[in-house]
Amino acid sequence: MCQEVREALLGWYDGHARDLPWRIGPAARARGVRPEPYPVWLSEVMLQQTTVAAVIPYWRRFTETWPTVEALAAAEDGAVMAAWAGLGYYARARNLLACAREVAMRDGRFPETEAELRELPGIGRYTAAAIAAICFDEPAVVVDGNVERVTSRLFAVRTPLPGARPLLREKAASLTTPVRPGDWAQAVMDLGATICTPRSPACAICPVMRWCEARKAGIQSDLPAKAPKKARPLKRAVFWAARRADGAWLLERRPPKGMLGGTLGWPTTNWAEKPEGGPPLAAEWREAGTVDHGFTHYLLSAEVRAAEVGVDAVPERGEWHQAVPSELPTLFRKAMERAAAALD
DNA sequence: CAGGCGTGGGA
DNA sequence: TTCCCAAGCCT
Repeated sequence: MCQEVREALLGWYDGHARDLPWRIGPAARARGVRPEPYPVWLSEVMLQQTTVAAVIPYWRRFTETWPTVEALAAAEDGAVMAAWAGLGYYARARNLLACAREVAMRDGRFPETEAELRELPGIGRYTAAAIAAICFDEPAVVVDGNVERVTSRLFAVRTPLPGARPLLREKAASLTTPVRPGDWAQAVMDLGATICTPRSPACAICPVMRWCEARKAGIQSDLPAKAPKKARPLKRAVFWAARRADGAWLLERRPPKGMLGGTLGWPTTNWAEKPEGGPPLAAEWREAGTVDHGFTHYLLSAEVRAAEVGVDAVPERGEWHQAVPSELPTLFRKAMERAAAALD
């Protein structure tokens, strides 16, 4: 059965592969051409927990601004954080830069094996396997959320995630061979993204429907089963948005680790049930409304206070920026809109 | 190793 | 509205 599934899915991929900017065309692939690791690595890191539609404009901007890994390695931290702003999971941006700098020290050459790729910052089990398979034809076992969903259905694995992970990895390994490993990995992911979707999968047009155990049992929409999730607590904060008479805003670089680490944001209290902390400078603070924002593990309700201050104002913390909203994470960008509205 | 870590879009 | 989710990694 595995052999038939492989042939059916690779055949489907030959005619239905998504045309993504970091991919090379089928004709070049057939001639043995493989994509460069830099654009593939960049796309894989951006795609971690992030949709293709959200990634594409960022990927284009990054590759235009920094066409090579060595160009990226030479970039200023702040420029990379600004370019990443809005994409989320900012530790990825910090690791991206750290990884680029390690690769630059190897003359800009990425390692060519899964095991060596795995050593680089921000490259975990999935990403190492994906790059090794796509760029270097290594028959690595590539397991991401798509693969878990497809294999749980194909083999009707009813055990809930995350407990089912080891078994699903075994199933995925049983399907992996040295035949076109990069195409295979991308074929399964394309199937998961376009047909074998989380809700209401399009089984009628699925190239491997006849081998799908979940479909036979009529339980495809219930798989993969997942352990129940916990409720998200509510935290509060106060943001201080000070605008100087020359138009500069008082912003603060956040600590490198933790929530929104390394990004530019407003001076803020701590984020807690009962926040504590004072403003970064004495001013006539005005209420500018609240911003509610949902994070993965909690909800934040931030009270925005805005003030207009003179050009000689000296803050206790933060720095004045002629900031553009695009340099801010979404949460802070929303707060900036509130503050600007309150001051105008 | 369970939990921390963003965001925007769809049902 | 609310919930769930989308090519995970790190500690």
